[in-house]
Amino acid sequence: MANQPLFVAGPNCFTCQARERTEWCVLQDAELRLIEDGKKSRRYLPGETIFREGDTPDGIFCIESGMIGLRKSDAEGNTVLLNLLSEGETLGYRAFLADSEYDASAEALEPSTACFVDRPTIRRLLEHNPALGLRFLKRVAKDLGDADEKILHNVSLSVRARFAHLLMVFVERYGKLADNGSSSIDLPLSRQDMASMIGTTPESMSRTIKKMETDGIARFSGRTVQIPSCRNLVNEFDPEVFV
Amino acid sequence: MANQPLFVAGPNCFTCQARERTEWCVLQDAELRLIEDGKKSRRYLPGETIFREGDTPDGIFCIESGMIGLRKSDAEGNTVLLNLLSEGETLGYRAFLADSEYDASAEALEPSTACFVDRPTIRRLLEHNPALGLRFLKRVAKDLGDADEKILHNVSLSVRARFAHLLMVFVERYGKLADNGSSSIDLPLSRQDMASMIGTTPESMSRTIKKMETDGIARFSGRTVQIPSCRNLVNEFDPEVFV
DNA sequence: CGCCAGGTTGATTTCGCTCAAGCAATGTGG
DNA sequence: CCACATTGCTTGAGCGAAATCAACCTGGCG
Repeated sequence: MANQPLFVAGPNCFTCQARERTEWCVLQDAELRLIEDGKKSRRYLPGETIFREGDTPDGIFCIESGMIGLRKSDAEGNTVLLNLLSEGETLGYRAFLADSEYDASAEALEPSTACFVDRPTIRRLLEHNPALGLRFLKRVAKDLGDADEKILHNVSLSVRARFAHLLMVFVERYGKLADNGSSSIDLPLSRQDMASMIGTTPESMSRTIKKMETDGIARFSGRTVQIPSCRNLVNEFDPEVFV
Repeated sequence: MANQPLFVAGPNCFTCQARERTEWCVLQDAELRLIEDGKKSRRYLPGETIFREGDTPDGIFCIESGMIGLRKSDAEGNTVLLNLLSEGETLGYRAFLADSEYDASAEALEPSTACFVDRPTIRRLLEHNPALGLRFLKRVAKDLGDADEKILHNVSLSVRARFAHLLMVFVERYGKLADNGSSSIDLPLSRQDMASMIGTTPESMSRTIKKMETDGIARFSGRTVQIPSCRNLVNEFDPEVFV
């Protein structure tokens, strides 16, 4: 404790590996310096909220580490987890750029660190480098595509199929391929949160998991999942595959 | 037939009333001229498709008249109507701007006319007038917000509540307020298509309509609907209202 | 006239929600 | 160290909203 440095040489914009895969990859060194100088970094504990539905944004957030969930809820207390964001990803840009209020809340799902970049800085960056705006445009467009797909899935697929699809997304994002061709994942979410991502209840989630185990689609143990055959998994929601 | 002029003095970009309410309102006369000269106008019959899911966009469309529906479908033939677009609105910008394929099909729901503006023209406009890009950004952001709301609604509201919400949207968009405080609408869609907008079957749609009639929420006759009390209608999906 | 698409209605089934209880792991205060 | 609350997960029983299946009606249109 005593010999720990005051400031860890933690992620900064210049060394950030994830930056290459995000909107910020178009920035020049001088522009990065602008962010680096202006940003305010903060730690969040699991469950803590970064911003709340209805708030007015006055900047955007960039995740240094951890994982943030975007959650939307209605008057009755029903909630959906709309999106997961991790290291390097930008948070809260939608409402900020649209000049509107947040229409979802952001909450830390793990211990996380996020930087806040204020309005003037963003504005200057956007003016200075139009490519950045275009990047954001692409990002929102992609998110919109994902949302549309989710709408279709919710009305046309069963809970089980939707969960299979979610698992497949996790495999692609966090999965490790084993030597024997099977995949394994460390789930980034609790069962409750997974339930809330596919729009169902914890109870149904639990039953679905059990049934998929007995069917040999996946083996669950805590947050670790073994997928013997991705092909079978895909088949659960995309049965057009034959052979 | 014989004495019909070859070209009707139909809507053009300069006289278009709807333009003021769309992305294009930021354009100068010189820029409008660019579109006006480059656009290709075409008529579509009901049911005709403007573009199909999976196609690669090479421009965007602007609706002169009529109504276009954005429809997404999966392998099994399940479909959802995601969005309705009418006069002055832009179509196909999402995939175009994201530089990806269309992920939904567009089809005429009424006899419609739409202009096609090709990639080079759009590109020139975006470069010339950065405000246009920002407008599109706002538009996509709004659409994304709507999509997120729809996701929440689909999981937390009943078919009846979702339909009530859809009706309310129609009231705001196409409704006429009568002298006695009641509203009336001419539905822009068939029952099937309304069912497909709220993610249900025609059968359930039919039953829901019937039940709402007997409950005095609305009176249906063909495509005309009378809403005695919007308050009651809103109450169907947003029960937080008391008094 | 017969056909057909769009719509309604009825009977039946099913999926997933609700309610309720139990269980394991973790934490807390005495 | 134990009694206990708490939290996340699982399991069971029952119910209900909505899908499915199947007729049937209606109005337009060739």
